[in-house]
Amino acid sequence: MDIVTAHDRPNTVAEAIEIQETLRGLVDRGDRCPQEIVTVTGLDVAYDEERGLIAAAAVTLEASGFRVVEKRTVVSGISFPYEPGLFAFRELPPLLDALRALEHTPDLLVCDGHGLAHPRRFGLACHVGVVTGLPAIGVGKTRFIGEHDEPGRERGARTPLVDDGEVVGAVVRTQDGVKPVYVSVGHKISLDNACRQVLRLCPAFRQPETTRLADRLCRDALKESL
DNA sequence: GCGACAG
DNA sequence: ATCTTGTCGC
Repeated sequence: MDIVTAHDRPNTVAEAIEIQETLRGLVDRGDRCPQEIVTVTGLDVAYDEERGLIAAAAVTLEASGFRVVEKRTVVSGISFPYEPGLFAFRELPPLLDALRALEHTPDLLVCDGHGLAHPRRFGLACHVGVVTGLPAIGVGKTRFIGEHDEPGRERGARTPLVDDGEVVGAVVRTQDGVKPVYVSVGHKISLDNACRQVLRLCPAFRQPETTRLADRLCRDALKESL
């Protein structure tokens, strides 16, 4: 797929924050998602701090049936240190390389990290969405910011994630009794629709099928690069 | 000043 | 993220 927008490569933390403050205004919180999502692409990365390598994976699935349509992985050098709130600058370069390698443009992107549920309302999912111009959802495994009540134990139960008086996401139980995931808007999709999509993508496990597949792929790519 | 802190 | 054994539960 084509990615027109160039991704900024900051050299300092201050520079990275400045970029986020600028790009945050480009996030589209409206529901621009196609009524019928046909394909969904999952994104994830794996690290090898020892060798300073990062592997990224982009895997596209049919929304109904979860059949794998396309998959790409890329291994490159780590270019930015881990900094809470700024890891989009670590993961975005390889993720975009993987996305660019895809032949077809998907209807939706699912990231393993937060979107608006971020200190400056511009987490990885927002960054990915803005740069690609595609609808994007952030699905985090742990809380980053915000407060929330515990959702009911049944699959589908959800409670709002609130930060500074603003609803920045939802805490969603994707399977009965499992630890909930943190869903937030990345770009061009409403929180409600994002939750619906995430639940649809979690037919049997806590995490979306897209994320599970991408996780395996980039992990394998890292091993095979030995 | 003291914790907390996505992956 | 990654390092890691056994172990509780279905």
